[in-house]
Amino acid sequence: MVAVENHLIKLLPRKDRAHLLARCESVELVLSDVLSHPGKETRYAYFPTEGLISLIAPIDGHPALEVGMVGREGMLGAQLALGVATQPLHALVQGSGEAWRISASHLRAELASSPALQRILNRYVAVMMAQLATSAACLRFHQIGPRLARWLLMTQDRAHADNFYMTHEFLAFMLGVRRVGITAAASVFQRGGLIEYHRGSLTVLDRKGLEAAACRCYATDRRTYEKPLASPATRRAKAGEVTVSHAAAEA
Amino acid sequence: MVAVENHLIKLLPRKDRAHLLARCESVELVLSDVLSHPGKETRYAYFPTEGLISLIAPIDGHPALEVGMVGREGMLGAQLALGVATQPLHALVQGSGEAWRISASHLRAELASSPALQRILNRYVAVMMAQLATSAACLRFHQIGPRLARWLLMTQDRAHADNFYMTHEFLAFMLGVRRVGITAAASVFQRGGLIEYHRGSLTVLDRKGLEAAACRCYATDRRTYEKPLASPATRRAKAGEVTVSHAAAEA
DNA sequence: GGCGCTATGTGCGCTGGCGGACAGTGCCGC
DNA sequence: GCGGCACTGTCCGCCAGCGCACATAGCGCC
Repeated sequence: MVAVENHLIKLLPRKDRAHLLARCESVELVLSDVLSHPGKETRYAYFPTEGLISLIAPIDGHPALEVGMVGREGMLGAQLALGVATQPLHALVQGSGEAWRISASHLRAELASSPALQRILNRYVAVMMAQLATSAACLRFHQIGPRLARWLLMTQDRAHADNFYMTHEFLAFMLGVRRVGITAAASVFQRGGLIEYHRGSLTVLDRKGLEAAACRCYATDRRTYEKPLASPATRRAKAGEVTVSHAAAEA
Repeated sequence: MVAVENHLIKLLPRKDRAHLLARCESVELVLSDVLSHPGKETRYAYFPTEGLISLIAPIDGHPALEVGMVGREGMLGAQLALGVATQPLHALVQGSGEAWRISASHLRAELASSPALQRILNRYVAVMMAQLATSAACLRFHQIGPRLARWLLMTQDRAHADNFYMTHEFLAFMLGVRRVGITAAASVFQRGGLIEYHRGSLTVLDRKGLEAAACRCYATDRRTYEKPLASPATRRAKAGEVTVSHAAAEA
């Protein structure tokens, strides 16, 4: 299944890419596997090609809270590019699928020999930071409905499917709210024909509608990803609109 | 005032440090100056030796929200080490003082010639990420009182003074709550003898008491900073307790 | 084909924080 | 020494989300 690719790897020059992939092994991300624990050493980095990984912050006195997502547009273990071996967060497989896995030591070797890889992963780290900052503010201020819509859209983007398995209980855990809060928000969306769900199976029916219901953080996130991680060709094409995110930030 | 140093710079080997400082100029951080805007190009990096800078996330529909702090233990503009020139956040001077300033191009040159600098700034970026994740969860779950206590402690750590200028209005802005919320929480602390304030002048009287009142995020943050940014000597001394943060994260 | 588990829906009282408004008070400038 | 402004304190109604508890309904398994 070479057609299904990881976006970071795709950005690499052909030679570096081949070299990196030769050190990777293909693994299956199994739903609800935990790939890292905060404080533990990072043994592998993962480049999902299909799966979906949630980054979850530990917090005392509460179950937990999702602060980031990793799909085929990113990777798990980017701190290795910073020379840091300790993982700060839980990484939970939330959508099953294939991923490229590489050991920390191999990745370090690749980084040393490929400036392009170094540059791309560094950029990705910067994107993650921007994302975390956005999430922090979103978590603080936005209500359950808009946050749920945003979350569904982000998941759909990464899962590349309209349908996924996920209970209200799980969604509540991810968003840091009560299950009942999700039930309420989700049933509004269902009544409005935006989504449809039934015993753990959730289908997005009206993406546009969801986008309208989501907080702007969704659009902000998209922009954050698109700019610095666009392929060189795409970047050139978009040279005219580099100030977009700035203009939005003024608001 | 060479005695007052920036911790990141202090970690550099003597030679690299001299080289870097030769490219820096000493500037005064002026209260309520804005050193960066989201989306704008980063022209300078700052290494505070005394001042205090707040990192503020823009968010639609709300004034803003502080998601990080930079004092002498860190720097503003660390994304330059990632090869990213765009600043994602507002940087607001919140405590006046001296800082070393270096232009983006000079910093890039230094990074290219000093692996030690590269390594230290990379570590710092990783610390900031952990910090952002902690903040996100803290913002979501913790109440005003504990968050205020944490904030005061963090400020005191960075300002290296027991007394600072700051109104309830400003605190409310930083914590993303109403002024009245701050007034309520602060007056509890004042009645308890933890702090004392009067028309913008705030004094910490009982650090231990504040630490007890703060959420654990404060302790978590301290640990996050101490480990990867300790000097080599300190790191060796603490080799026995490398799993501390992990144990705490299990809770 | 009935039992039990899991997923979803609903009701209730509570509370932390919100929005807005206003009162007291010290400090500074004229 | 008086007026105005900035900082702090207090009050009120309101609401989103919380914690808890219970009702209903598929689905799978024996």
